[in-house]
Amino acid sequence: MLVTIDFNSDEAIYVQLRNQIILGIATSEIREGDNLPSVRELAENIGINMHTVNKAYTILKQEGYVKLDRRRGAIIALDYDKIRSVEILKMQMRLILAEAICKNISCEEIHSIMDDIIREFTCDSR
Amino acid sequence: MLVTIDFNSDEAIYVQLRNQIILGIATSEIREGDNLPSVRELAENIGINMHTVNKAYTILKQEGYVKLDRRRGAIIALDYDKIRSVEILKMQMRLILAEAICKNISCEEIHSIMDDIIREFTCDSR
DNA sequence: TTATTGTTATACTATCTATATAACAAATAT
DNA sequence: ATATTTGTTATATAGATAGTATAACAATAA
Repeated sequence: MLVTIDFNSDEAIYVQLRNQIILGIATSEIREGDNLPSVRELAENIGINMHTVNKAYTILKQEGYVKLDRRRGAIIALDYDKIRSVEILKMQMRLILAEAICKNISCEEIHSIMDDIIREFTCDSR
Repeated sequence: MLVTIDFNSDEAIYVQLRNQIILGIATSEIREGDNLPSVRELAENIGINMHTVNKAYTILKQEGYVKLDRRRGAIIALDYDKIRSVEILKMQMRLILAEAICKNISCEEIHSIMDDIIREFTCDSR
């Protein structure tokens, strides 16, 4: 899985990392049981500090995307509190849909965009 | 329009303000042409610094939600670059749907959540 | 034993957040 | 005309966050 960091972005490096890994899981680029590169390896690879990678991994662990194992490193392991996850989705969705409505994007367009993305996630590379 | 700030949130105050104002526009609590409280008034009202409110207003202006007028203050004025707005929506949507899929939320649930929110935005208080 | 793993600790710099004053120019109300 | 209120700009300060740099520890696999 390829990770690219935009150093000019206003988004923190560890957040970019977190997001790309979650997108990697959703697109099945990486799957349950796969292991991520070690913090040192990935840091070296990208050209950033070990602790920045470690921060991303720790957050992914707290959020229930990976398990961290001594020696084996970070392993994709999905854990979810369904009720809580739905609550989070609702809040996130409310905000970006508010923005979309203000920007005059129609319901039909929103549905279409959403369907495209879900199709990408649920049908790809199986 | 009522604004509430969570001072224990990890989200910056000016971001919370920005988000609530956008939600206020989407729900028609505030409409095109309405004016927001002055930076000093709102700051006093909430109990925060003037510059924090000013930062939120400035961002809302840059993002095309308000126009800032000498003496009249901040006025809701929606301005949009449709193509750019759709691009932003796609990116935001991709991430939160990736999270949702990882959390085992089904397409049907996602659709249902989305429809509820859009209905809230497009039918309320007319 | 040796090397590699996540983990923890400390220290430093830079940037961001929020506050605190202060002042300016424009516009409105008196 | 005068006084007040508006966004705007500037400067300073304190605290938090981001990122880097070393270093060391305990567990685990080769």
